[in-house]
Amino acid sequence: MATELFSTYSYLLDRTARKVKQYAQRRFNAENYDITVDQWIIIKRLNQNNDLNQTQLAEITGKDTPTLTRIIDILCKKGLTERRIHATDRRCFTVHLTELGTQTVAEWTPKMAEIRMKAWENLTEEDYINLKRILDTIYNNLDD
Amino acid sequence: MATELFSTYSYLLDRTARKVKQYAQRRFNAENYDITVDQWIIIKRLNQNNDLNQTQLAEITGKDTPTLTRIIDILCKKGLTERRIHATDRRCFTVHLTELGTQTVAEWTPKMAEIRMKAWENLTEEDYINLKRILDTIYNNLDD
DNA sequence: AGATATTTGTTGTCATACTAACAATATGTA
DNA sequence: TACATATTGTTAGTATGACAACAAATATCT
Repeated sequence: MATELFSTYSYLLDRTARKVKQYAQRRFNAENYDITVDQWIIIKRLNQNNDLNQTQLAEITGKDTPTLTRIIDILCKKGLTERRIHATDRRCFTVHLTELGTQTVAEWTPKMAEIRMKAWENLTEEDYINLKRILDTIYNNLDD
Repeated sequence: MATELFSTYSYLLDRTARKVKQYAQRRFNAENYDITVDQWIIIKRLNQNNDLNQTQLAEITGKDTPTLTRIIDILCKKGLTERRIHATDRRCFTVHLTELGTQTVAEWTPKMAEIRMKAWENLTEEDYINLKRILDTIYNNLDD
């Protein structure tokens, strides 16, 4: 396969990932909702798994632990999450949604689903399956 | 199409884009080559179009202008590029590779091609065509 | 039990993404 | 010509990503 034919995939990946994030961010901003997309990803995940420590939460959301520490700091300041001391391991915190955090996830989940649907216009389920397969393959090719 | 089926594409996009960048960065680091992937993108493009102003260069590489200003600042400090005053428009600079910049692009172009090939293992030309179509569709769906 | 290694979370540093605001310059128009 | 508007590049502020180094706590191993 010719090198130049696919020499641009990394550019396409990068700009598309940024566009998706940017679009969702603008929806948040448009409703004066003071949260970032990456913060959203965390609270959305906490709504499903409300008893993870920071390392687990970082792993499952694809963040590294310093990044997660800072996002959790911000979310706690905003009153959306809280750190709780782990029962048996004093190194850990488990992270939990507050009442406000739970409300926020409930309010924004349908809006985010709508945003995702918009991105997917003119594409099929087969496209999704192919996209997932291709991206997973690239990821695994480069994984240590 | 079920919402939950493709609710993860933005996560896949994001983590794959980061993995690709990270992999290339580690190759640079492993050879003690003091440059970032984003800086590479700029000098690679300058090697093809050596007479663009910053706005054009930002557009063509998918950067915004503040980001480009800083990357060019760094590249100039490293002696890889230089700003030249525009002949007729005193607001502009045109950006040019130095001799060192040209050498660097020549040296690293085959290595970067090899890195890209590695990412593409187990994938076909048809996969590339589909990936490009899907990513372009998403991009356009969300474009202003 | 005690030395050593690992895990967990934090902090610091640099680079990039995005937004807003700004100065200098160019352009369009009355 | 004079004024309003647009363009170009820069600076500042905030958030995130990647990496390195660190302290505290825990696990492992002899």
